Amino acid sequence: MLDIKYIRDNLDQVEAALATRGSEISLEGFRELDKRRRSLLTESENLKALKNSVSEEISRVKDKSTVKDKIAEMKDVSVRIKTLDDELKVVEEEFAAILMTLPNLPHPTAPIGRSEADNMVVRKWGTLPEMNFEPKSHWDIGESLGILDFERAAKITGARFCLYKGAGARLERALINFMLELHTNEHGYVEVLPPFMVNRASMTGTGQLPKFEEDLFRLADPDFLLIPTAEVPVTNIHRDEILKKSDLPICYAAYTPCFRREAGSYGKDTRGLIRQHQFNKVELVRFVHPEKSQAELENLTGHAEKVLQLLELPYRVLNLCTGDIGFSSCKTFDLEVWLPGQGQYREISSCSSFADFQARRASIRYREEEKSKPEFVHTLNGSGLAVGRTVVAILENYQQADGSVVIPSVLRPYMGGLERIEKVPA
RNA sequence: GGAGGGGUGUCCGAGAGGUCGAAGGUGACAGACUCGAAAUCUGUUGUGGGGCAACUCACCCAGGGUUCGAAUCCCUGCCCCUCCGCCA
Repeated sequence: MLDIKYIRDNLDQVEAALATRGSEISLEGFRELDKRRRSLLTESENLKALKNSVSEEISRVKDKSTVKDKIAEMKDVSVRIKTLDDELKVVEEEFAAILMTLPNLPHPTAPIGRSEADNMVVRKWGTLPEMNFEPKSHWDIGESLGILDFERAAKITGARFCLYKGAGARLERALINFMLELHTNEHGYVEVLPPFMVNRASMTGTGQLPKFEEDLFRLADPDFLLIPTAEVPVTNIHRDEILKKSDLPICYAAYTPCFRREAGSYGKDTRGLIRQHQFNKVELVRFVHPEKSQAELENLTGHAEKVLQLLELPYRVLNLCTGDIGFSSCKTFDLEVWLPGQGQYREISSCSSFADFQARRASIRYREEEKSKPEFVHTLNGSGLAVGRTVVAILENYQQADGSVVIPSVLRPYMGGLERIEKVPA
């Protein structure tokens, strides 16, 4: 959520900044409702002040029969207040509806552009593997090794699910453990294991609601939603809290499965693990002092990169352009890993700074001084990494001519020393 | 799922239709005393909205209702605790 006062005072600049995201957003409705809201508020509050003072007078009188006319008058005032408040409620709901659907303002260092074609390559790491054979896709590798079974997953549930088996299941688990150990031991994160379903307030706090409900899986009875990313439960850990300045930065690493409807992506990445309704992810979340958020974004991105470096997977870092950054984000670095089977780089991590956008929605604050007014923290998060896509990258980059896949050396301790996945005779 | 008991300020805890934004204690901060500290004493100490300001409005889990007036009464929901059942 954006700062109401800031929008009010900088209407044109805000409109211009939002326009760089690609869709024209008029703030005329905002301006109108804001005016209306404030005038109703003043009117109602003046009547309330009157009611309060007269009611106090009444309370001091012993013989109520002498103030009959005042009581009657206040009864009338109460009715008028109620009418005004009802009207105000409608206006505020409309106002909030606008406010909650305005995306964050892009950071000045986010390149201006319309689509992913305008994203800026910041750096590249690693060398692309040289193969003297035609690299296979991970689904072919996984199926022929008997470690990924998409057909049976479709039987069990439906499209965009996968059944991992044997060394495949173990590889997934090894990666989760490896990533969590790295971030907790080397990068200073506290491990958390949050609920995988959340309420609407949490989804609203991080920005998934009200705008993106169609991307979420919803439970029928309690009105809970399956998390599309650990960002939601983990950022909401501190919703409606005032944090101690000395506790910042607060850093959490969380493994969770993620559930996404993938509405609107029909026909995209229909094969393989790239786009699934359920996938595992290790997520990094940081609550930081507002002045530090830019530097913290570099830190966070570095932590995600470290995973790829240790796995020796070649990747590049993109500074996403204004047209491509997410709704709540003001700046995002995407990590894209090289996939020989596809002959292209694909997103494996997205590291974002939200500035105070989520903190304002979720009311997450700190005090600069012991006695000073609470101020909003800045929140950041990034995948460290998407586990399923990491499996994809390992299968495709470490594939051998004979169809086997070598396990990256840092993972072997997590795989019981296994060095290579080979076909198990059926 | 059944039966009870609760949700008040940093925390504990009073309150029970009017003078309550809320007693008392505790914690924190400032000052006095002290060479310094402890103890003691004094003062300050919630959040959000509107207003240039004086000031004002709202908030005692949340949302409705009754009333001139509600933390206090009524309804609904959420959460916590105890017992029974069920269950990993």
